[in-house]
Parts: sequence; C-alpha cells; structure tokens
Amino acid sequence: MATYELEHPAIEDVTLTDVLFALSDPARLEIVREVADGPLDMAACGATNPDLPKSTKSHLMKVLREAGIVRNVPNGRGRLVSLRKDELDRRFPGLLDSVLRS
Amino acid sequence: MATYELEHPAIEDVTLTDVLFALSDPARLEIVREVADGPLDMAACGATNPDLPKSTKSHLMKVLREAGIVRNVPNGRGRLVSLRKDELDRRFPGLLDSVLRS
DNA sequence: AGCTTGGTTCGAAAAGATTAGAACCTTCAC
DNA sequence: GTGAAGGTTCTAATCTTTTCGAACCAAGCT
Repeated sequence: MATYELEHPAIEDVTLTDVLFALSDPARLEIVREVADGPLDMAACGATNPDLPKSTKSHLMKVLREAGIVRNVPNGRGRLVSLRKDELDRRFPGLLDSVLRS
Repeated sequence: MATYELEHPAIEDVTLTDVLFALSDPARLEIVREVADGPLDMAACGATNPDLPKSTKSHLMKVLREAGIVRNVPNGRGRLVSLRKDELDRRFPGLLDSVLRS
C-alpha cells in the first residue's frame, strides 16, 4: 500500500495551532528534526525508537502530514518523507527555525 | 483565594514541547496574544469569551502558567497575568515572536 | 508464483485533556 | 459585619489522543 498518494493540506489551509500541536509531542518533534536535514525514507525515520510498532509510527506521520509539516510521497516499496520547509517558512516566518534551534 | 502565590516553573525547567502544547489551543493562544501587549488583570483576559465559566478560565491559565509561558501574581482582590517574554526569549530565541507574528 | 519488506487502515482499550458545576476562600465596598 | 467580585480546587462527565494488534496491500526479489 505504498503506491497511492496520501492527502496533504494546501499550505494556506494549515493552521498555526495544528502545527504547534503536532510539534508538541517529543516523538513527532524528533522525527521533524531528523527530516530537517533532508528527505528520509520513512523506514529510516525514528531510528531512535527501533522498537516502535509500525502502526504507531504510521500514526505519528499522519499527524505531522495532516498538520502540513511533512510531505510523504510513494517511493518504490516505501515512502519518502520530507519537511515542507519553504512553504512553512512563508506561512509562519521564523517558526520552524526557532523550534529546530531550541 | 487570590492572596497566595502560585507555583511557577524555573525557566530552565521549561520544556519546548510543553510550551508548544500550551500554545496549540486557540483559547490559550488568544490569552497569550492579549497579554503580549502588557500585563492584564485576569478578569480582563479572554474578553472575547465573556461567557466562559470561571473554573474553565482558571484551568486555561494554569496550563499556561505551568508551561512557563505566563506569570500570575496576586493583585488586590484578583490576579495580574503577564507574559514571561524576556525569559522565554532567552530560553527559546525567536519562538514567541514568530508565534505571535503568525 | 511465492515470500519478504514497508506501510496503511480499522478497531478497541487505555490514557490524557477539556469543560463545567459546586464549594470555598479573600479582598474590597458599603 | 454583610455582601458581592474574583479565583482556586475538587470532582465527574465527556471528548480527544495515543497505542498497538490484526488484517491487508503493493513492490521487489528469487
């Protein structure tokens, strides 16, 4: 089931409170930090939690994706996860940088 | 019971995720915006929600206070609420400004 | 074809957050 | 004093999130 596109919100529909909420969980924030350096195979994300069940990880990603923070596209057998950095920087200037710097 | 001091976390104990969580609720974010222009009587906060029960408002404040975002000191019959801006700016540079600007 | 890998979805249980009423405490005004 | 205004705490109900197993699917390999 890594073949079809998942839904991503348009950047203008992304709300500040949803973004803040998605970033307010340590596990999700960790994923965002990992992806900040460049796109990552989903399998490579959350390397710090190797024992995390797949359904749990999938759900964490879903929250990040639906909040508009992350893009998640099919990539062969798996998926590629990337930060929607440019879009977020335009919508909420300085926010992502200050969070990632903290 | 507006006479005694409430507990406030030391700024170095304040966590990023707690701050983000506290800001991720629209009602709480609204209070933060109101207080950003200067200290406010608690009674004056949440003027946009005049029908809000007092216990609910008290709880919203508690979350903001325990997250380290707001200071809440006795002031006569009521309480005075202020943003811990300088402290937060030192701990999480740029964060508050980018949130308030958004 | 068949197996393995990577990932989604559904469902249910457990944990946590929110909302609000009730009881209570202080301070101020009269 | 008495009363009203401003807030906290407790408790209970409700709602939302989180967590994870189970079932399933698609792609790639042999």
